[in-house]
Amino acid sequence: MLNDSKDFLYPEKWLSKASTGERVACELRMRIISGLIESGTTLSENKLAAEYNVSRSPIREALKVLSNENLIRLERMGAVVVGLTEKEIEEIYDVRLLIETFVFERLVKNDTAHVVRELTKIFEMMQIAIKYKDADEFALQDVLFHETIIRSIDHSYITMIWNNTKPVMESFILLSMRMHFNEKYDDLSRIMKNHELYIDAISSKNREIMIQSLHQNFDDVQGKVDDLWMSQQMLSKAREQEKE
Amino acid sequence: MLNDSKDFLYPEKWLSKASTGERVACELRMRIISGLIESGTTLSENKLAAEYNVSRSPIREALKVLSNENLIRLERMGAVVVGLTEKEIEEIYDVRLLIETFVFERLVKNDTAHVVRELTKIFEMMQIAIKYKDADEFALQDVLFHETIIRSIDHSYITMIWNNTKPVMESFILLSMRMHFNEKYDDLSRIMKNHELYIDAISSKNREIMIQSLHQNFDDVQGKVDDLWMSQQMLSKAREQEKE
DNA sequence: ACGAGTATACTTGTATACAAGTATTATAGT
DNA sequence: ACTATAATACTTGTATACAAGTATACTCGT
Repeated sequence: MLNDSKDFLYPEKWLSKASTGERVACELRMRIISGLIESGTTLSENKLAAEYNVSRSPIREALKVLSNENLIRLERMGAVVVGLTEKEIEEIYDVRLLIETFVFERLVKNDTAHVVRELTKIFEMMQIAIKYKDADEFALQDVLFHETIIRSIDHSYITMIWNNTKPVMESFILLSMRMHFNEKYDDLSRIMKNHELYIDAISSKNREIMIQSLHQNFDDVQGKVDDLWMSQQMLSKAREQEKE
Repeated sequence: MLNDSKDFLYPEKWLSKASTGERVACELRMRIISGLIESGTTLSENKLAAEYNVSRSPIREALKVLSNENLIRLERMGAVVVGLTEKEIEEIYDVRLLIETFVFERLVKNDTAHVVRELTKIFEMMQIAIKYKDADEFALQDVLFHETIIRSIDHSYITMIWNNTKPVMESFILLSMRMHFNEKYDDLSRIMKNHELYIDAISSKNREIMIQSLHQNFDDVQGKVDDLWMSQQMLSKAREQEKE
């Protein structure tokens, strides 16, 4: 069983009806992005299967998924971990900027009332998540917020891009939220302000505001990148000390 | 063996070192895009495995791939074929427009001499392909042309998007080239002119020309869409008559 | 001591087996 | 004739088995 080991990074309640393969993918993704599995490591299907007490079938499935997300590179012998460097995180946000800009241009051609209503709901959920200091829930709603915007235009290939970037983004946001959800309140309020701005832009169909919010979101990320970077550094130092 | 049946749509020489799963994916993709497998059809792993004389493992792999490409929808029971409607083809070109615009902005910040050289080589290959009326080779080089542009900026997530859209685009171009490679010479010369324009834009770093070439490329596609559409209609009519 | 070649222990890709669940069909009862 | 229920045939997800190929390590010869 996959649940033998206790310390999983990915919230189990989000995996209610996920297959073993998806579970493994989610967990491995978190371990790679958090730096718990270092870049350059070679993963073997057999070893992973033994580690997670499952057969190779779901492991293979998971590795295919992670390879699609650019987190590992499937080679002739073994899957080598690529991981997320600062560059890659910037790049994934490039993509989000790109598609959200595109989506906005589509969105303003139609009635946005329905989307705005949905986004407002999610916004309020995020407020509750802050109130109860639930970092995971906050991250989930944050991602859902952007997903809602993107899916609203019903564009199959934009959706495809989102589907491929979402898991990495989700894990990344999840980790950085957990890291300092309780400390940096000013960060959170900035994020909330920014989401308000998104809603404003879509509701008023104001291109200027949209650009502003997209840009600010990017700045927010910069901070998160630094945090993750630091945490990875800390982890690897801790490992080194362990070895001594 | 996969090669028992003789009439494959996908060029076998492009599959030299592909696994069985990839082969099946390529073939199924062609059959779906060409309309040979109609939208709405439900595919079963067992039936496909029997049809292609392989086990379920590579079939599963292929279905996962096609599902990532939005060509099928994996449901609880069976994989239902989504196929390519006119809308989807437009959407995939939306994405190409989006990422090629992005790539161009990155590209002009650096030295483009190397890319231009590569593109020119491919351009000449395309000319040879026309000379010898090799539609498949032409399609291959056409796709490679755009791939070369996109990969030149070394952006992992833009590359990821390309990797996910490429197969569908390749199949689509392949089919439309085969359809009227020998008839519509004016079409081909227009395509070649357009590719020249691409090279000009990148070499001169001229945004105006780039926009022009991207736009024209889009117009070219419009024709192809109509052709594919007609061919699918013809196919389905032929099938109906067969039934009578 | 060192290099060539072989044996071994790994790797992936594919095939098969099994289990749990779902749709369909047939049958029995009214 | 029609409905409800049960049997059956088919579905996927996971586990296991096997084959072909590759890297490592070891042994043997010089």
